[in-house]
Amino acid sequence: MSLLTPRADVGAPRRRGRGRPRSTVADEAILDATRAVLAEDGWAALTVEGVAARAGVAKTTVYRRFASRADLAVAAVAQLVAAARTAPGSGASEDIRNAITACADVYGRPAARAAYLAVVAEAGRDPVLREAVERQVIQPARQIVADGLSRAVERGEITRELADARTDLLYDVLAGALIHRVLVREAEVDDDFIETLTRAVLVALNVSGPEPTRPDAAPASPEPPQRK
Amino acid sequence: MSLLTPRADVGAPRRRGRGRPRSTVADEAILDATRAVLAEDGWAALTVEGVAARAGVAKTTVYRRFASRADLAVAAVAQLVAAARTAPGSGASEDIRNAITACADVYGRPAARAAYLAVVAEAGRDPVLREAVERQVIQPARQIVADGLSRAVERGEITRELADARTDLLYDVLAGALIHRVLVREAEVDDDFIETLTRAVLVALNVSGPEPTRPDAAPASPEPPQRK
DNA sequence: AGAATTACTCTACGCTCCGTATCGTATTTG
DNA sequence: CAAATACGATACGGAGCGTAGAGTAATTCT
Repeated sequence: MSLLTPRADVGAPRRRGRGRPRSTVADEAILDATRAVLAEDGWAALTVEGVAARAGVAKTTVYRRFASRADLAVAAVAQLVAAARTAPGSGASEDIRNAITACADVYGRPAARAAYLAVVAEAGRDPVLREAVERQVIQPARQIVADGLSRAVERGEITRELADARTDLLYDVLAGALIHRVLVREAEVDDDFIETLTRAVLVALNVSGPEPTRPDAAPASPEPPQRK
Repeated sequence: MSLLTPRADVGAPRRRGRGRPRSTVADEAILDATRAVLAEDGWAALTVEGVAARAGVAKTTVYRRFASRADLAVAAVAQLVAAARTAPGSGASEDIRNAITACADVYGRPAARAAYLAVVAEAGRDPVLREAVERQVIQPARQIVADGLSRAVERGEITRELADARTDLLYDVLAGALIHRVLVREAEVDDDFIETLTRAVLVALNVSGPEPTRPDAAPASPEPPQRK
């Protein structure tokens, strides 16, 4: 529905045209209001009218930017995801720990908690929304994993080949486990969880090589690099 | 919302009272219609009125059974989950593979695809719905993992202690990875994914014991049981 | 400076669906 | 047969959707 309405991404560089420019104040107010509503009353309470009222903005102003409340939520969540950058650690172990805590932090925020799953679910049927989620939420998160693996390659901890072959799986496991724990089961992300998951991932990365032909062809690292 | 309306679970044994009993035909028709709508048009199109019309039933008849469309979807999905039983395999490796394919099959069904995430998201704010999801969807799935680990204990592949300590984590990793791949990323569950995830889990289970004190205290299985 | 262009607020509209209530009818138990 | 309960049908007020129109404000091109 509403496929042909020409909305622009808020974050994207806006073409400087002729007439009155979009109000960046309204941009901020709308997304802030969206996050506030999501955090306070959840996804079910997120309405365009409510957001507009809370942002002190006309309903049409919201519709000029976002095609639906799902679109609205994507943008609000995407800002959170974009803000979640992880500092490179001293090794794969630390990198993974950092990535886990960073993601847990993002998913744990009230606005993200209320919106993430609902938005992803909504994207299942709307190709336009799907594309937005893919580009603004999924890809940035995947990139965090890919960057971590690249650093591991540079340190000689794993081969480039293995890193490329395992990026998607590692992303599924890390993000999936976190989402499942935080958003689906609503359980706590404690130190034990982080530590055990980190070690499991490290072990799996080193041992389960892509080819079962050669049983123990450790590619570049002749000894396990971690042992705190 | 609607906390005090006395609805019964459809699957639950219904108290045989005085008056006219609930029509089991209507029960089936409603859930079938729910799945059909979800599969064809997705979560956004799921309305109580639509389901009632499709099931050939009055709207009040639906509301007598379910408090909301989310409730409706939970019941529809719960039937799918309940139907997903895995046959015990010959070893941990096969058990894990079976569990993965079984879960992937459930999540991959159109009705579940459209409903699972949305329902879980909706449950985040509604305690009643949350309880239903916990009992009818989350716990049954966790039980599959727990059963698999119990069989591994009986076979002497791992210790009971380790199995208990790792049930939740394993559940988060397996279910999370699958949900993330199938529902969030909408990627394919191919043989490579299943095989690599299976091997990674096996390796992690055997090696990353709870205590890093003794580097190689393989509990009961002196050699890796898998090698296809 | 003036014209053109675009965004803003405000109001209003038809629409769909929600969740409840009411009414008369059907089915089962005591 | 009487009580109790479920059923189908219909109607209702309310909320929110998504669009449209009219008037005002801001910015750029000529």
